[in-house]
Amino acid sequence: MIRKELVAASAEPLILSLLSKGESYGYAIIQEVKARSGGKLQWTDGMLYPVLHRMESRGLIKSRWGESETGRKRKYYSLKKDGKTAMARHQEQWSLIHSVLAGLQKGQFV
Amino acid sequence: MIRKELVAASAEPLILSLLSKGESYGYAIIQEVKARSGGKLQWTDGMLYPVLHRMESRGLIKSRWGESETGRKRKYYSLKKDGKTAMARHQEQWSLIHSVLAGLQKGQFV
DNA sequence: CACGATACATAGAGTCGTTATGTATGTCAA
DNA sequence: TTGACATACATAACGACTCTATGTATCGTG
Repeated sequence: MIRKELVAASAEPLILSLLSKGESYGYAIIQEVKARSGGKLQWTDGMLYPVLHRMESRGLIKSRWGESETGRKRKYYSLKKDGKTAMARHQEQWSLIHSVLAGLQKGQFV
Repeated sequence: MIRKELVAASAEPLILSLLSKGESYGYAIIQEVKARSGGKLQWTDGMLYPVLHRMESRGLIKSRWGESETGRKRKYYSLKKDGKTAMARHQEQWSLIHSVLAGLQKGQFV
């Protein structure tokens, strides 16, 4: 089980990166994150949907209602311009923390 | 300014890694994190002290009151056994998220 | 002697994941 | 046909956590 704080910190960067490869919808995002993490990241829908709603209200992503081949309704999300900017910022910040942590483990400064 | 969620997720791993190099105290931890991040990570004491208290109550670290050369009181923290275990777990989880993110970003340019 | 740096502590407000619950449809086997 | 399971979205209550503000106290320096 991944720590709650780490889930919170990684959710938005992961969603943005996923959507940068093309539009997707909630359920599929959960499946893809699980697959890409070897089953270790198991997001719940109760966690994901509020995140998507917040990101949409902040203008990072936009949504449209669509249908699957079988006629089931889906809400497809895609990146907006601000979302791409946010994604770049996230990557910078992750790199920073990661290098500080790596430096500590090796006894080096950034 | 680093995102709040990322601060929350990185605080405990950073503190554990710092203390694994030797005991330290609140104020010095803030300074060292700032130095090691090139000034980009600026923790506040209002954020750090509760984190230290929680980590101590969970048995990850222990504290002792000491004095500086000038006689000022300091609360020195050091790693306990559980803290070393927790540090290893944090490193695993960070590596996982980092590799998933890296995989997504790499695929984005293919 | 005033000011900034050092040093620790806590309360209130706001945010976020977790867990639980609700609604609804499609697939497949007994 | 019926039951179980996967698909698909949504929200509320709860607890945990950071941020901001505030308080206390000491030390060095001009």
